[in-house]
Amino acid sequence: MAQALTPKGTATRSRIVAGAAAELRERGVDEVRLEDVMARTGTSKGQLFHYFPGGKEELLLAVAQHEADQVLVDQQPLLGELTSWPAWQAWRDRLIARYREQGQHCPLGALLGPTGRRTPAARSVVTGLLGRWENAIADGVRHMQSTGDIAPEVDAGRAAAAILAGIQGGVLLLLHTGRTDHLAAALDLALDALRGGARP
Amino acid sequence: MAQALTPKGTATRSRIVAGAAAELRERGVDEVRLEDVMARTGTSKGQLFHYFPGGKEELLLAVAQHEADQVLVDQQPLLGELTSWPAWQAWRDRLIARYREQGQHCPLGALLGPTGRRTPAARSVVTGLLGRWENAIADGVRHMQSTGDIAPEVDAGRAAAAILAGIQGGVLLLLHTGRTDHLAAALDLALDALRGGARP
DNA sequence: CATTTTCTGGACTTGCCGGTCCATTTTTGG
DNA sequence: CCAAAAATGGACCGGCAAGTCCAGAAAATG
Repeated sequence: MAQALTPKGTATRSRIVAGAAAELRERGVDEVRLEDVMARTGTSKGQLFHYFPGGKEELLLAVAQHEADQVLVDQQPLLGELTSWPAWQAWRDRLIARYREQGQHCPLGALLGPTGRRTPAARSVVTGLLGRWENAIADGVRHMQSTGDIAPEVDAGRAAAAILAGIQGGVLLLLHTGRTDHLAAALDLALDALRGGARP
Repeated sequence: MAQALTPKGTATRSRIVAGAAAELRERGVDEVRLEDVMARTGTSKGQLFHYFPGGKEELLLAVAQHEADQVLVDQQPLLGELTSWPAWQAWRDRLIARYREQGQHCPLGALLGPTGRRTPAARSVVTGLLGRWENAIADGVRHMQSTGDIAPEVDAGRAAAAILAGIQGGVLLLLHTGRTDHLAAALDLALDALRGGARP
């Protein structure tokens, strides 16, 4: 896996990943040909298969891994500091802005959607991302409970699960309608519910 | 579009659609070859292109249309009678059961996911389904407002949008994790929020 | 500076699968 | 019962894109 890689080599490799990611974001998974990646990154087939012996599958997986990390990075540091209602609000706004900016194609489409590769590796990338995401939200809920802003009888895990579902569905609908209405409504409803639950 | 179709013809045509739908549910969009459909339905290429001159695209669209209708039919009559809290609960249970039963592949994957055909026809199938779905939920909310079970200041449209997002996200997560936790949590959170809002 | 490894380019192969074509059989309708 | 239309079967074609191969350039190594 970690072959001897000269600086030039690593540069090319990451150029390929970045280019493939961009291509993927613009055109969607099944519209992207290896040839497109080559054209955009100025590389040859030899190079592609040199750095990704597993071919398209391996390249797609590398891109997905890269983009999955990015999803959470884009939410930081807000996602890690859900310690007050304004902080939650700021995170909410950031999420919506982030997905509005992102085009019509989910870069994780390669894995997330029905088309998603069902290989164990692909699954673990997705479940890993979702798990970390959900945990971060649950941590935020628990912190709010520790400060008394959210009622202690709330199940943090379930709340996080519900919020994550709302986000995923909101993004899915955004991808289809081009509007952020659903994402916003889902987040607002969830946050209102948590807020309201604080005062019995 | 509506060619002369003998009884035998219509039978074959619908056999093809049904078979393709089943194949799609079991194996997912990009794993299904025309050949698979032929094998399952006992038909030949000639027949496929006889009934679907537009080829795979047209067949997929027909299947999607068929399945989209089914999504709402499966929720009836419950979805049309959201007139009391027990009715909402029954609908919630039905939804979860329905999606638990359905395998790992969304029959609408052909359209819903990132892989989704971006043709106008495909978009209209999806947006049509989502729109009708959202409207039905909103109607339910409004009815509950008319009986005083939900506070009048609730925006029925936004509530419906949030609920639909939760459902979609829940199903997406179900497809990935095999668990209905997220779907259940999202629905429960939303319904609790609506219930709670009734008593200021 | 020699030689060994890595990197690069691109021509070529391969297999798959959607789509075409037409000959044959079955059904329709007068 | 006989045209005409519809339905069926399956051989064949063609293109596309993934993947292979190898020869040559550029770096590392000592």
